[in-house]
Amino acid sequence: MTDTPDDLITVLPRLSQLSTVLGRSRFIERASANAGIDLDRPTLGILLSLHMAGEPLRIGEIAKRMQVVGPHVTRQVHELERRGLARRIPDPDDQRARRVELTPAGAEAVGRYLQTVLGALGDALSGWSAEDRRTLGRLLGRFADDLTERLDRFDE
Amino acid sequence: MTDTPDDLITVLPRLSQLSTVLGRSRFIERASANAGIDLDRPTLGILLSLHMAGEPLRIGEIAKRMQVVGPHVTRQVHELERRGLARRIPDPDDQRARRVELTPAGAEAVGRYLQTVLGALGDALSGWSAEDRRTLGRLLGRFADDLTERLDRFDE
DNA sequence: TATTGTTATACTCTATAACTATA
DNA sequence: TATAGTTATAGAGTATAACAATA
Repeated sequence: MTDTPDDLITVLPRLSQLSTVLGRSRFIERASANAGIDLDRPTLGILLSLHMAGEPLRIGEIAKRMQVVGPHVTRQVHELERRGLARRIPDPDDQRARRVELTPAGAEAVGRYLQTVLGALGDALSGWSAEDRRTLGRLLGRFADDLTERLDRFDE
Repeated sequence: MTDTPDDLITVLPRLSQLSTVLGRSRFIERASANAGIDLDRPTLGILLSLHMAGEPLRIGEIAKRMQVVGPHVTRQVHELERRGLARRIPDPDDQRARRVELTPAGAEAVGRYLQTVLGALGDALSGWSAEDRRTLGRLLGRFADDLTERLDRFDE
């Protein structure tokens, strides 16, 4: 543990503010409705994971990427299957496992959803200079990594 | 809605990563145990609100600052009273209202807790230059404000 | 014997609704 | 009639435990 300069204590309320606004606003659900689907945050998270991966993922892999636990993913995937947005296919390499892939409808929906989310994010940053945007991206990425690593060690 | 430059899509996973690590890690609870208390996140949030305010706050004011709803605060304050960390006092200006204040034990506990949290945050940023730290603080604050405002408007 | 996924259950956090007391 | 707070209840999100099938 090092010394605690004054600038740190100003970051703390900001982090809590960000965490609140991201975790509790109805923005995600609203954007989902805009995309013509009507899903909650966790199922959208799975859709995004599959979209960003660009290939079918195993249940355990999705859970790892979302930093949640297996059974949680199982239930959400059932919901996505019920809606025709994803499907489970056999894993050719391992008969125990299944791979989850987007259906065409799911791929289309996640595209529309992303457009809305990125649009709102772009609006939030519309008053920013290009340089400040780049700097934010760089520092935010580094910060997220450093904080994740530090808190993981804290958790042992 | 404006265009969506490429740098935005790199920010998105970072935000989700930050949100996850802040919201789900056991760090808060661990830091609380370090401080000799053993509280969950919402009650610690109330303790922090009272500490930062530096004066007794009404239930409704705490709820507004934490961006939660009244009944939630009521229950957490009961828990804090039960543990002797806070107490409710009459509001001299309004017989309907109560003000919540830290007890000496509560003030001491929140001090120890803050020390642990800021220590970990300082460790996470220990490899950073002073300038990058200042810049992070500045951009993070602006970002939190802009995003909060944009999402509030999105929610109507 | 270890691992993948599933089913069933429980816990944490927050919200909504109905109510009491005071303004 | 409106406001501050409380009580009771419900919901979303995630975790743990016990189990099945395959490696």
